[in-house]
Amino acid sequence: MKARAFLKRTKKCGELRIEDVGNEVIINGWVNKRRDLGGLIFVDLRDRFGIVQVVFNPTENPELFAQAEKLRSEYVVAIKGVVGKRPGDTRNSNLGTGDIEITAREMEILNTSKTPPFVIKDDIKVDESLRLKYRYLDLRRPEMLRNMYLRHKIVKAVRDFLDNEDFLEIETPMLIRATPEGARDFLVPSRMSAGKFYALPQSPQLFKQILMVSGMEKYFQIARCFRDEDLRADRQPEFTQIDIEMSFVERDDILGLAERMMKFMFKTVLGHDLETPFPRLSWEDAMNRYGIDKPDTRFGMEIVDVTEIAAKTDFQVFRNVIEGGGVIKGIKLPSCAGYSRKRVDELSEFVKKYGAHGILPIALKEGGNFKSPLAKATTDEQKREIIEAFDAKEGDLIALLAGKADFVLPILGKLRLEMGNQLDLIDKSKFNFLFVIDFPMFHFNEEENRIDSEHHPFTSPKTEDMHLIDTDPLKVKADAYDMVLNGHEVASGSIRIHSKDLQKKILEIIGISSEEADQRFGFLLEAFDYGAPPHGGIAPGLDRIIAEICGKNTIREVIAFPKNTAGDCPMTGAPVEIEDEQLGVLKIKVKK
RNA sequence: GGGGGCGUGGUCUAGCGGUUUAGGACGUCGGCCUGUCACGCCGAAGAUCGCGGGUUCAAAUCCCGUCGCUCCCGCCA
Repeated sequence: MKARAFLKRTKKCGELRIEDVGNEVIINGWVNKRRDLGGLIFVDLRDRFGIVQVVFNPTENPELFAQAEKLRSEYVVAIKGVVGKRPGDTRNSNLGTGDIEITAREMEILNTSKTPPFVIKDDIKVDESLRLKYRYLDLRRPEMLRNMYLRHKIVKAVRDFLDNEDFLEIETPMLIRATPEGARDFLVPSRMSAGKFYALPQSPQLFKQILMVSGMEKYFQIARCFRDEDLRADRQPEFTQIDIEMSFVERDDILGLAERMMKFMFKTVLGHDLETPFPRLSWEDAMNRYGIDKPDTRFGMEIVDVTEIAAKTDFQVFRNVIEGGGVIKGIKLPSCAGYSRKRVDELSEFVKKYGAHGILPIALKEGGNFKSPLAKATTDEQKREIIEAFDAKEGDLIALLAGKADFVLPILGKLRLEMGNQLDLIDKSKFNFLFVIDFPMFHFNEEENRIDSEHHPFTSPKTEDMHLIDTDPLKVKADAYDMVLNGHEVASGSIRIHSKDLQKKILEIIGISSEEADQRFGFLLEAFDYGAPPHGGIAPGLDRIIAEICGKNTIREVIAFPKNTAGDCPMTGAPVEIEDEQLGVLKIKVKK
């Protein structure tokens, strides 16, 4: 019997410093790199806390040296040795432990390793699917360790902050009732009630509202949410929300809380001071200025309306559009007047993807030359007015689009983002937060020919718009808001309805009859009968915020085991087909 | 549901009708090397060019299909 299982570490690799010189230590870790000089072997040993250099010298211990020759990358070893100051000028300033090294006295190989399919280090160029298949190796990379570390710190900051603000963390069920509206549900068959299904929550929305009726007053949850929709770089079938709900509050109470939370998070995790309050922008202004409800304000290039000027010109296309109730709007592309015909055509191709006919370019050439298909149809005065409207100067290119405002604006918004990226106008070091407020309550669903909720059916209309609900519902603004960071929607919330009558009326407007409402949301409506307090909440998307803090383009980089864009897990192979026997218990038959 | 891009040793890639016995870098293996840390030097192994079909005297290269990955549109109350 060995006296001990293995040489257990007394120190972590990354924490050793010059102060430890002279001490005998035991370290455990993975072989990051072996450098065999023939008569001397260096091994970089890596654990979660960093890397330290170990030296094997044959004159001191030939047997141990022979053992070190067998080491390979990713072997797991325990090394006992003496910490020493590195000799002469062999200090390595790239390493936190670069002042010292460990002279090995004893070694135990705890496990061997196959050669990994990719090198365990930062800045590797490897196909992502391979990284996901071998995620356990990928996570060993310092960069991924750091992402997981920051994720932990962020979640801890959230818990500390909300605890300090008197919030209660409460878990809500994962197996819940399916809701046909909104995103598609992931379904879970019930064995005990064969033929019936649970759904996984798209969000804990109704439960957190019920918790307000329950008198919890301040609730939060680090909540996993599930949506069975097609994926994107920043969309996973399961993701995490910081789900928050409060009673006896108005919109600004919640925005203020969200602001303080982000400020605390950025300060504790990054040491970064966020400027508060975050700018508030109405949905209407956001659309008019940026063509999108989640503007990236790290660069300008705002949308300019020249409808009035265009109406005065002899340009027939413009006049027709304006007479038909349309608008002429555009953006200024700084220093792009030199674009070739081909480059300008590419801009048109870009907007054609979204259904526009193409852009109308105005290039401001040297000497005040107004180069555009518009030139002949406009007076010098009109040209001057257009240039003034865009605050343009020689060398700029203006891209105009004509059509209905709600058609033109989103396309210009996309063009703005595309060109902001192409022209490298975005300062990547910035964290630009803002709130978009006063969203429309409803929008008209052309396909289904009915009115839909813009946010969700439990959102309260703004009090000043209550009177429009019966007469002109599409004009009603909701007490809903989004928090936007660098052009990403990172939180969404609203003040909720807490009156049964109003709730039923809103459901009716979106086509859910009183009977249907009772059947599907009866528990909520009934709860409203028992003293529901005014309440509201917000749900920041944890993954996106972390990705932004870590400077990553995809949330996959900050999730330990993400799915690929097909919704598969490359490591485990999920989802898989299920044996008939297992399906039989559930009384389920799969159609072939 | 639709569109774009990519698929070449373990990894990243070059080649894009014949000069290819498919080139390079990293990694791997072996040899030499006592101060390396992107160690160095010498040598070696390692690829049905995703898969199937077609065009052609000739296909990694062109065409069609298919699979995989990825990005976008729709979708995501």
